[in-house]
Amino acid sequence: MTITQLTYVLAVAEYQNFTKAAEKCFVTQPTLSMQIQKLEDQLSIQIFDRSKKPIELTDVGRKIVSQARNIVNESYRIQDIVDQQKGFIGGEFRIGIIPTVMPTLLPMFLKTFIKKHPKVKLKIEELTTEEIITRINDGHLDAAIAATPLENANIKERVLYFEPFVAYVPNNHRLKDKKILEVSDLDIDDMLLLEDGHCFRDGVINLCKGFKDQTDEHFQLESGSIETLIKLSNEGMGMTLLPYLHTIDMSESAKQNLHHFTAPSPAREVSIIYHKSELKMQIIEAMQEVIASVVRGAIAFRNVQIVSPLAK
Amino acid sequence: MTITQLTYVLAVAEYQNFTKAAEKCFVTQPTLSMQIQKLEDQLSIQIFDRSKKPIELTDVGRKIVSQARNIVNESYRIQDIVDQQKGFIGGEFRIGIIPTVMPTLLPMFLKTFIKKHPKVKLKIEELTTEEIITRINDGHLDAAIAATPLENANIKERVLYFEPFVAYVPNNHRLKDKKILEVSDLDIDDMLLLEDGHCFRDGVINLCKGFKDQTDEHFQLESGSIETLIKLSNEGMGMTLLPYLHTIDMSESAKQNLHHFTAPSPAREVSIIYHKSELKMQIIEAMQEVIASVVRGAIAFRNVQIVSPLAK
DNA sequence: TTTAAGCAATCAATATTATTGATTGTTTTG
DNA sequence: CAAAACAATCAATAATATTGATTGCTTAAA
Repeated sequence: MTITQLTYVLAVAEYQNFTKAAEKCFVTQPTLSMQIQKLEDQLSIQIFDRSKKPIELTDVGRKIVSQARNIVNESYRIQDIVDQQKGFIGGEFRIGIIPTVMPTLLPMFLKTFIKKHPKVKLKIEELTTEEIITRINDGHLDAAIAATPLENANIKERVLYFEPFVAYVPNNHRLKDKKILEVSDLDIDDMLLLEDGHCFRDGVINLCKGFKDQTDEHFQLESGSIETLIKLSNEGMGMTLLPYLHTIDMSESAKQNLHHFTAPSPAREVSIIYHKSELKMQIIEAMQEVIASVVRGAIAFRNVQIVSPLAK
Repeated sequence: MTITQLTYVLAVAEYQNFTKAAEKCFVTQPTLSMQIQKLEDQLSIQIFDRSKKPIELTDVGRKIVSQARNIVNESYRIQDIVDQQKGFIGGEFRIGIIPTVMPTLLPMFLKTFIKKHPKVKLKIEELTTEEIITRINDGHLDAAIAATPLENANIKERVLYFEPFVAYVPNNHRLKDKKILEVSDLDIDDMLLLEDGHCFRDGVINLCKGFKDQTDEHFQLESGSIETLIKLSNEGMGMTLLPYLHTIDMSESAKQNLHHFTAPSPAREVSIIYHKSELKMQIIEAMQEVIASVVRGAIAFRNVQIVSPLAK
C-alpha cells in the first residue's frame, strides 16, 4: 500500500470516473487503474463497484476512502512541519469567502497580502457558509472567511474584526425621519434581508422584536448581492441592514438613507476559520495578520453587540 | 514520500542505528540509508543528526517522526477495516499483562482463546502498568490486561471482572483469630504489599485506616511475585492481601491462613485496555469475550467495593 | 438496428525506482 | 594502534510504475 495508491482511490471516489481521476492525478488511465487493482488485490477486497455506471464505492470502499483521506491529509502535514520549521510561507492556499464579505474585504487586503507573501498561490472562491463548512471538512479548502461563531466541532475560528450594521432606510419608510435608530425599532415585517447561507440572515432576525417563525414570510431573497438588496429597498420592499464596510463607498445620494444605531450597535463577528487539524497554520496566521492590520484603519468601533449567525 | 520511507525513519528513530533498523525492516542497510536520504532531499531537511553517535533526531526530525508514526499507524487501519469487513480475526496481537494477573488469568483463558481464534498470533509479555501505558501509546502493544481505572486520556478500558482481595494472616499476627475481617481492621504498619508498578500497592494503601505518606515505610518489596509475598508474611513480616484468584489453588495448609472480608469486600477492577484509536478492535473484543466467559465460572462475588489503583 | 462515443481493462514496451553486494571512509572501542 | 562498528557510496540488477496502443463492453445517438 502506498500513499500514491490512496490518492488515486480518493480521486476515483471523487470523480466516479477512472479517466477523469487519472487526469487530475496527472497520470494515464491504465496507470491509475492498475494501481487501484493492485491495492484491491493486496487487500483481497473490492473498493469500487465497477458494474454500476457511474462507478460506485462498495461498503468497505467507503470506509477505506474515509481512512485514505485521513492518511493522505496527514501525509501533507509532513511538508507542513518542514515549512513551519523553515518559516516558509508559500504553496497553494485555497480560501473561501462568504458573499457579503468578499467585495469589501478582498480588495482591502489582497494586494498587501500577495506583496508580503509572494510565494503563496492563492485560490479564492466565493462560497456560502454551508459550502465553506463542507469544503473545509473534506479538505478542499484550507481556510475561509465567514461570520462567526459557527460552533462546529471540526472548525476553529480566529476573529478578524467586528463589523457594525448600518440601517438603509428608503424614503417611503416609517423610520425615514429617525436618523439614529435603536435596535428595538427594528421590525421583521418591514425589513429586507439577504439569504447568505442562512447565516447573516438568521442573525439579524434574532435581533428584531417579536420575530416570528421564519416560515411565514412573504418571500426569501436568494441573492448574495448587497446591490440588489439596496435596489429592492428603494422599490419600497422595506428597510434593510448593511454591513458597515459596504457603506463606505456608496454614492452620496445613497448615503443619505443610512441610519446608524445607538451604541451598542448591532454587529457581526467576521473570522478566519480553518480545520482543527491546523494544516498550513503559518499561512493562516500570516493572512490573519494582514487582514487585521488593514481592517484596523477602516473599522474603529468599540461599543458593539454581536449578532450570532447561529440559527435559533 | 512513501509509507515505506516513513517506516524506515521510524525504525532508525527507534534503534538509533541504520544497520539495526535495516534488519528490523528486512532490507539491507544501503536500501534504508538511501530511502531516508531521498526523503530528506525531497523535504530539503535533515531528519537525523548523523554527527552524533549514536545517531540523534534533529528538532524537525522529532516532529516528523511523531507525524510519521501517526501516518504509519493510520495506514495499518486500512488492513484493519478489511479484516473487520471480512470478520477475520487473525494476525499478530501483542498483549501485555501485569504480574499479579498473569499467573492466574493467563492459564485460565489462553487455551480456549487460541482454540477459538487459531489465526491470531499472540505475543504475551509480563509488564508493569507503567510499561504497559508507554507501550500502548507508542504502538508496541495492541492491548493489555491491568488493574483499572487508569484515567489515561489515550487509553480505553473494558472491565473484565472484579477480583476481591483475601487477607493472608500468618500465625503470629494480631488478627490471626479474627476469621472474618472488616476493612477497618487493616493497618498499614503490619501489612506487606506488592510493588506492582505502584498500582496494586497504592490502591491497597488507600484502604487502610490512618495510612501515612508512603515515604516513611520500613522497606519496599519490589518483587512481582505473590509467592514471595506469602513467604515473607510467614516469616513474620506482617499480614498481606491476595487477589482472590491467587487463593484458589493454594496448598491446604496455606489456605488455613486466609481470612475473608465482610461484604462489601475490597476488590480490584481488572480490565482489558487498548489505545483509543481502537486498532484491532475485533481481536480485543474476541479476547474480552473469552476471558469474561472463563472468569464467570471462577468469580461469583456480587458485593464488592472497588479499590482504585490510582495513586493518591 | 447500426454507429459512435465513453470508458475501464489488458498488454507489451519502456522508464523509473528500489534494492542489493561490495567497498570505502570515518568514528568508536578495546 | 588495531579491530570493530557503522553509514555512505557505487555500479549492477531486480522490481515496479508508467505509458501508448488496443480490446471489449456499455451506453447514447442516429
